[in-house]
Amino acid sequence: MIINSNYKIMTNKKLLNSKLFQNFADTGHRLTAPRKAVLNILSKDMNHPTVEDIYLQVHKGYPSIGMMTVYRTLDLLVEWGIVHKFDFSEGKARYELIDHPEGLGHHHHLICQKCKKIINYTDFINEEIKLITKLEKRLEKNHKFKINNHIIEFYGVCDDCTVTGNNKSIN
Amino acid sequence: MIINSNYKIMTNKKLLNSKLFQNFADTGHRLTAPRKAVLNILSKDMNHPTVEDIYLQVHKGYPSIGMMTVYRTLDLLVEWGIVHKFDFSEGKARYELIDHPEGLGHHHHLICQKCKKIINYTDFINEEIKLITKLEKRLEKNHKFKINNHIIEFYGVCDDCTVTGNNKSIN
DNA sequence: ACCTTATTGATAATGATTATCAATAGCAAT
DNA sequence: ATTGCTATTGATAATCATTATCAATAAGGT
Repeated sequence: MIINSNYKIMTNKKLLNSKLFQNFADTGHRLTAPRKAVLNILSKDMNHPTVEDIYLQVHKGYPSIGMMTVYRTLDLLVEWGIVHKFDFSEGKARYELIDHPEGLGHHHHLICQKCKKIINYTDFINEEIKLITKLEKRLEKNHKFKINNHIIEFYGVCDDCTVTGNNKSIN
Repeated sequence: MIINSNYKIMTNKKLLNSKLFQNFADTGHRLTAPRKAVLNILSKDMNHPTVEDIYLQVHKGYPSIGMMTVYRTLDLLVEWGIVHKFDFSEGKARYELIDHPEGLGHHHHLICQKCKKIINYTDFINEEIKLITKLEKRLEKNHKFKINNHIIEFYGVCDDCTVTGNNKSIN
């Protein structure tokens, strides 16, 4: 077992000091190096990384980390409502910080059914938020359901696939 | 190999005669018994069945069907835009007719993050459709993206899990 | 009834995720 | 700082949904 003594977490101050992250410690959970490292990567990679993507990036600075720890850390972050787990029918999950401290902000996705490309969009986001907020209140009341998060996704065919007549998954 | 000679598809006329289904034959594809059977089950089961759910139901009337055929048929139906493939992070996919001929009609989902229960809702659907239609037009233009379908999902905690303080997946 | 070729289904292979369990390391108390 | 308790980690094996393969079968036009 090799521990890289040069290992240094490039802390993202904003994130690590955030209210959300501070709640980490409050419930008997421990602020371990692997957890900081995973959260740190998530705060930088807005490309809906998979578990493997995250593992590989964390591994650069922290070679002893195991895949299992990444899985478990992500599960925790999802459970705590810090991270959303997406499933775009690729056979593996993707992850994204819900309230990104300095990134895209609130956004949704267009998903190409042919090449599986995922396009972030923020068009029209204000009108949308107005409606969704109203809808959330109503749903919470009608269904006695505490809403934490929502997603809106449009499925279709992107320009590339229309132009090239792409008929297969680009993978 | 046993063929049940009493096998009889309980055809859902409305569905099998629908425009969508008629397009089946137009592209060189064949209208086989397994395909009719799968579509027939989908037209009855609005409970977001998994591949196994569908397989088991089809199997009752058509014992020689293989799981593979169900997978392949569903892929086709998804490709043709008749069926939507959902992934609620359970490790397996769920399927649903997009334009149900006699059922719920257009609806969306509340997903309990604790017990994984899926609640269909139609509240507020008119206001929603108005916004979504406007949004779709704009997105199609801005991103040169042909939209076929959309989903809106709210994640949170259902009443049962709030009341009982359920802390585990009910499974 | 025949022929062409799409479709089927049994089986094996893949690959993401989960289970297991001894070793390790936070962190609270001393 | 050191100790002790226990949450966490990570190597390995196990699980399970989905995909690949390929010979056998059947749809639909002729």
